Amino acid sequence: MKSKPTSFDIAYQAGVSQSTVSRALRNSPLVNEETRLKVQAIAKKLNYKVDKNASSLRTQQSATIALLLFEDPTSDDSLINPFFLSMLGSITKASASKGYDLLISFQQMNSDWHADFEDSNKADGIILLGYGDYHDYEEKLEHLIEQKTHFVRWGAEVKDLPVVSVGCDNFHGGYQVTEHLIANGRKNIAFIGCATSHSPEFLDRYLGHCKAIENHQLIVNKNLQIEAISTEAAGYNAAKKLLANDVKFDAIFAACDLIAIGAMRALQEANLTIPNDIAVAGFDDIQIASFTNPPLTTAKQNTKLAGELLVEKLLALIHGEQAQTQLMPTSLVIRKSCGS
Amino acid sequence: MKSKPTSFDIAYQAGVSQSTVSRALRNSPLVNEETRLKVQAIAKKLNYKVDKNASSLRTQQSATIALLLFEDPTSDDSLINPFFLSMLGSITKASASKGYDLLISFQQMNSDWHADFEDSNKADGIILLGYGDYHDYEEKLEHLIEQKTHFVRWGAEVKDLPVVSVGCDNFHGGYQVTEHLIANGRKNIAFIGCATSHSPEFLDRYLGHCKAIENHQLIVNKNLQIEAISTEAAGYNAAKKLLANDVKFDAIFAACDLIAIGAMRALQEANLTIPNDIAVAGFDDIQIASFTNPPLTTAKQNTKLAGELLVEKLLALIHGEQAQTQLMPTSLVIRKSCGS
DNA sequence: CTGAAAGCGCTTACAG
DNA sequence: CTGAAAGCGCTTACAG
Repeated sequence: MKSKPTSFDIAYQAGVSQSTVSRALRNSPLVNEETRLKVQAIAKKLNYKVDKNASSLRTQQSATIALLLFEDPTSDDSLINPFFLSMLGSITKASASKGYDLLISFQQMNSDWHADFEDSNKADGIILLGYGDYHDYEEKLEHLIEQKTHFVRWGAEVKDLPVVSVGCDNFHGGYQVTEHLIANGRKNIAFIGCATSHSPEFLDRYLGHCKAIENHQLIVNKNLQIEAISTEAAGYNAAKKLLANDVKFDAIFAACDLIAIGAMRALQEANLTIPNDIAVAGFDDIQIASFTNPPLTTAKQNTKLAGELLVEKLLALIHGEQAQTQLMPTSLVIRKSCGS
Repeated sequence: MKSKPTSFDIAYQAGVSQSTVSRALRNSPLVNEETRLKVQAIAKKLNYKVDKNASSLRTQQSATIALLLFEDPTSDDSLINPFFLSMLGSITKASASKGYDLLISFQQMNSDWHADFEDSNKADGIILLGYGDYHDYEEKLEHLIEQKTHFVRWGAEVKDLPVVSVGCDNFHGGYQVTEHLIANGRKNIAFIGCATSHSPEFLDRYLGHCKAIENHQLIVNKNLQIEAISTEAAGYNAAKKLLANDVKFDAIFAACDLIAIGAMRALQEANLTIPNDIAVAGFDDIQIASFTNPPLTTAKQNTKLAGELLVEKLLALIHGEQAQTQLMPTSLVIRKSCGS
C-alpha cells in the first residue's frame, strides 16, 4: 500500500519547487497560469489532497467547528430531543456551506468537559446546544470566556456575561400560545415545565404566558404550574400530578412538544378528550407534533434559520468581527389540539 | 490575548526537556513517576492541551472518524429521515466511548464527493450512511476501495465487493411483517417501496414479503407493488396510485415508516379506516411510529447496536484487523395499525 | 530514566 | 513569477 502523495511528489512531476506547488494549489495570483494548470492537473491525477493536519498546524486554523450537544443526565440516554436533532441537521448544512468541517460531541451536562476542542486546535470555535440545568451550564460558560474560546450558543439571552446567543423570543412565543388558548375560550391554563432560572427558556415562555393571562383580565394560578424537564416522561408525570392535585384546568401549555406529548398521554389515560375536555399546546414544532392525536398546536422555532445564524455569528467571531445576540420570532402553528 | 502554551512552556517550568514533557503527558513508562506528576500538574495549571494537528501530523493518525450521510437528492432538503438521525446519535456515542472524535458531513448522493476525509488525513476512517440510488452509490464504493480507504457502511450485504457492512436482516424482517399481516387475516397485501437493485434493503424486504405470501399458500400480485423512495411524500403518492389502480388490497406493507405515514394519510383522505379497511405496517420503528393514528406496527431496527457495531468494525479495520459484514435481527413491534 | 535531534507536510516571508 | 528556507508543535528513534 503506497503512501499518500505529498506536495513534493507533485513538485517533482511538474518540475517546479514545492513552494510553487503549494501556491498553485491555493490559487495564488503569484503563480503563472500555465504552471498552475499543470500543477493542478498532476495533483488531480495523483489524487492528491492537502494534508489537513499539516496545513492546520502551519496556519493555526483548522477550518473546523465543534458542535457540543449537552444532554440532561436525567433523561433516557438513548433519546435526543428531536428538536436538537433538527438543529444539528441545520448546523451541519450551514457549516458545510461555509467550507467548515463539523466535529460533533454529545456530553452530559454534569461531565467535566473543558471544551478542549479549541484548546487543542481541533476546532476554531464552538457551538453550544443543549438542555439541562442552566446553573451548571453557566460555570462552563465562564470557563470558556476565561479561555477566550470562540463560541456561540443556542438559548435565551445571557444578561451578565459577554456571550453571543441565538434563540427564540420565548416570552413572545409563550404569550402567543396562551393568547390563542384564551381566544379559544380557555380560562384555567396550566403550564408544564420548569419556570425558574434553572431553565431560562422555559421561564421566559412562562412569563409570556402569565403576561397574556393578565392582559386578558384573568388570574395566574401558581398551582397550575408544574415542574418538568424536556422529556415525554416528565410531561406525563407532571400531567398526572396536575390531575391528582384537584385544581380545575381546561388547558395545558407545555413548555416543549415532548412534554406536551407526555401530557396528552396522561390525559387520554384519564379518559379526557383533547381538546374538548382539555386543550393542549406545545412549543418547538418537532416533526412528531403533526402526528399526535389530535395534532398538536405549537409555537414553531425556525431551526433552519437558527442553524444558519449560529454558524454565521461564530464565523464572525472567529474572524475577529463583532456578533450580536439575536432572538428570532416564533410562529404559531395551529392544529387541532386547542380546538378549532 | 496570549497564545496557547506549548510543551516547551511546560518543559521550561518543570525544568526538564520537551521530550520528557511529551512522554510524561502520554504516560510513558519511560518517565520517572515524580517527574511525570510534576509535568502533569504544570500542564493542568497552564490549561495545556496537546495540539491535535501537530500530534496527528507526527503520528499520521487523527483519532477521528468521519460520518458521511447521504441524502436522496429528490427529497426535501430540510428533512433527514429520523431513522438516520437516530443512527447518528448512536454512532456519536459509540465513537466517543472509544476516544474518537466524529466529523460529520451530509452529502447529496449525486455530488462529486471523493471522500477526501481520509485522503486529507482528517479522519482515520469513514462510516457511510444514507439512502439514495444504490447504483450511484456503488461507484463511490469502488472508488473508496481503490483508494484503500478504511470504511464501513450501513446497509445490505454487498456481494461482489470487499466491503464491510452492518445492516438488518431485511429479508427476514420483511417476512415477519407480512406473516403478521397474514396472521391477522389479510390476503391481498400491497408493498410500497422500490423493489429493485436500486434499493437493495427494500428489495430484500420485498423478497421476504413475497416468501411469506408463498409460504402461506397465497399469491404474489405484481400489481400490488408500487415504487417509492424513503419519504412521507413518496408514500402518500404511492398509496394514491394504489387506490386509483382499482386492484383489491386489504393491507399495505410500507418499506419504511416514513412511507407508511404517507400511505396512512392517503388512506385516511380516502375515508378508509386503519386497520379495519386497510392494515398498514412499516419498517424501522422511528419515534413517530408510536404517535401515528393508529400507532404503527413495524419492524424495529436496533440503531443503538448498529452504531456500536459500525464503530467497532471500523476501528478494527483502522487497526489492521479483520472485520466481517454482520446482519442484525429485526423485531416486530406490534401496535394498532394491523388489527389486534 | 533523560535529552538532543530529526521529521511529519504544509505555508509563507524573504530574496531574487 | 519562482525557489530555498524556516517553522508550526508535536512524537520517537537514538545516544547516553
